[in-house]
Amino acid sequence: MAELTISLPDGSQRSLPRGATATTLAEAIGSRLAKAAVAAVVDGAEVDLGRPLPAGAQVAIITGDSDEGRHVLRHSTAHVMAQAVTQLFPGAKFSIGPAIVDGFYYDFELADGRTFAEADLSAIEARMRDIIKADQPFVRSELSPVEALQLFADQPYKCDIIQRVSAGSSNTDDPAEAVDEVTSEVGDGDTISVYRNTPEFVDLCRGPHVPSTGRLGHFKLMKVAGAYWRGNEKGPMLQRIYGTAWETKAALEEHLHRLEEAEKRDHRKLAQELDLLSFPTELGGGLAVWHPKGGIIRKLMEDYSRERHINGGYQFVFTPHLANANLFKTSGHLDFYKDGMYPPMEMDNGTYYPKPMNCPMHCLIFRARQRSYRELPLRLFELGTVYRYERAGTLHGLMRIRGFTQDDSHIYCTDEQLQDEIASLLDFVMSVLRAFGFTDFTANLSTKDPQKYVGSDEMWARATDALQLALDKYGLPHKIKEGDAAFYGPKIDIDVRDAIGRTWQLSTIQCDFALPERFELEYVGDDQQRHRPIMLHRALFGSLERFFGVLVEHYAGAFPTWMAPVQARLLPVASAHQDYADQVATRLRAEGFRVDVVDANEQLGKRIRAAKLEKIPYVLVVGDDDVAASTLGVNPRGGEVERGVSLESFIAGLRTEVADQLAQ
RNA sequence: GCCGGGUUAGCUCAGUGGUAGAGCAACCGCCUUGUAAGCGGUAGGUCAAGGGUUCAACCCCCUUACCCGGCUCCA
Repeated sequence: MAELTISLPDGSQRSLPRGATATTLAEAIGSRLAKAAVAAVVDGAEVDLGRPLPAGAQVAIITGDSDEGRHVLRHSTAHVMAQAVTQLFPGAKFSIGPAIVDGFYYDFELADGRTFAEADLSAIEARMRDIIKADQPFVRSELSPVEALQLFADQPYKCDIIQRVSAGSSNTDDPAEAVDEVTSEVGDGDTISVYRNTPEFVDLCRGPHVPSTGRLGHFKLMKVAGAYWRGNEKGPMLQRIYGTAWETKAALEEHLHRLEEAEKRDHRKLAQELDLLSFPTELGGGLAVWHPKGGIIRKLMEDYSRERHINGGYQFVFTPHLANANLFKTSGHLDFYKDGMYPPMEMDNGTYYPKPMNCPMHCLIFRARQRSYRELPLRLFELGTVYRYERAGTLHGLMRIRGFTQDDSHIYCTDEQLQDEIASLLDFVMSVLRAFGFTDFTANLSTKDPQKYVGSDEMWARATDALQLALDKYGLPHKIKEGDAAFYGPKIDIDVRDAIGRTWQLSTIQCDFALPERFELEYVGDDQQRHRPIMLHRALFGSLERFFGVLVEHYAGAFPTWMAPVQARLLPVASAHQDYADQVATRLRAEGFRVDVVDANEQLGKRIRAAKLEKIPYVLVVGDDDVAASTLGVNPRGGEVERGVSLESFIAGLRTEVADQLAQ
């Protein structure tokens, strides 16, 4: 019998009957593999398991428990959802349904402008399970664009995709990512691939897909949302359904569990529960008030930040919340950033705006008198509160807010100093972030957008090199984002990974060639000539509010002892121990610790429970034994109860713990 | 800004076209307690705001504000 030989990823070779498919191969290797297989990679291209293998091919089987495999499962599940929706909602038009991180979505337009309600999801899910039970095959075929247009004649969005793809990416005027979006949907070139499940349901798709719907099943529909067709705000609004899909029931459940855990950490929920801050309706959207418990944490953050900045050679400045429109004309904000600014206030003979950024005011400070090269680098630091108009639908707790405080600095330096300044700045930024419990960092370096920039190519090259070199020197893993810089200069953005693996963009270091120009900033060099400084914008926390929100989620509200609003709570077992508890509290306060006492009006168990729910690091129970021996019963957060701890040793331990947390 | 869903006591939530209820919290008693919820009582709501329909609206309709999930945006 004729045979063909293929190579496997481990370098071994196998002979298979002519006409063999990846399924044949997987079965030949083992039944477990055959069961887990969802697609294959043949000579570098992902294909269906059922496609015949060419002789001499390099073949790898994709299983459901890999990223690629889950991608296939999700994409296939999206097709099943589309079929279910077209069955349940006659006349539904379907557009795009890709796999995304942790799941998939599909966008629809329902007949007569109908919209999905959350309640529709269970019906759609039930229908999807029927389709999966029916074990429909995914049958691939390839059509010419003309045939495809006929096939999808009643699906305008599909026709749009076919036309865009067949027109090719070379003559489209759309941004590159839009082309990627459609090609991921159908493939590229002159043929259009489609996958048919039933005589009635066929969808455009590049594939690959699982062999049949029976391979799917561990999924859940999560939510409905509006989404613009092709992401265009002016285009039609489609109905999107998000779902998640996994290779096993256990993997699905684990994912749902992770979502629950993330929900428990939600800073808006914890801020409420722990009485940290609130967003009163009366105050307006995107504006927060800090309660005492949140306030003390913020003060500790600010104190720490100020101390580090003093040590880092920064000078403290303060600027007002409002400025005359002329300032923002000079800075260019009214040209480039007006949409992000609060509306103007007219008074006397001028127009005033709340400031969206601190930089223009810092430039005024630089310009207040003649500067010498001897003063550079001049590092101006301010915890500056800014106001930005964020569209109503974009507000999100502390993460996206309209009034916030930046730990903002503008550094004015010479060309020659730029390199060293950026390198030491990066050290500084990382050191401060580490003190807040972050250990895992990545960065993005954004480079010049050739269409939109100010300053000379040489300046850009030098600054970009300086940023690059600093990242390399620090050993910080980073990606280059070509063309992603603001018009005024290249930048580094630093992302941190939190306790449950999510990344947050926090710090930023940006070079600016534009503002020194606009404000005509100058210093006198040692050559007695006037020179223009380079300006760096940088923020570590970014916004104190947002950083605080990230911390709440990172620590799940259980702040490390150094920043806990109450570090220790004293609980006298009975009223007879109240005086002793007060004495201990006084002593601890004298040592600089934040301590409170809850009297014995409630039972001990109840008071302990309350303290635990407040996530207080140490619950100190004192009773007869402790009064007699000057000891404490120490119940630490997340630890074992220890009775009879001497007050002095507790103080020493607490002191060490706090010092260690801050020694980064 | 757009799509969808919301807004009832401090919090978490029930509820019906005939002007409202629970648990927790608060407050007051009793209990004086050794490591995550003792018992009893009291008070607390213009049912987000405004308008409309109705004999009657917390409930139905409209507008506004705010919140939630997305989209878009975040030089």
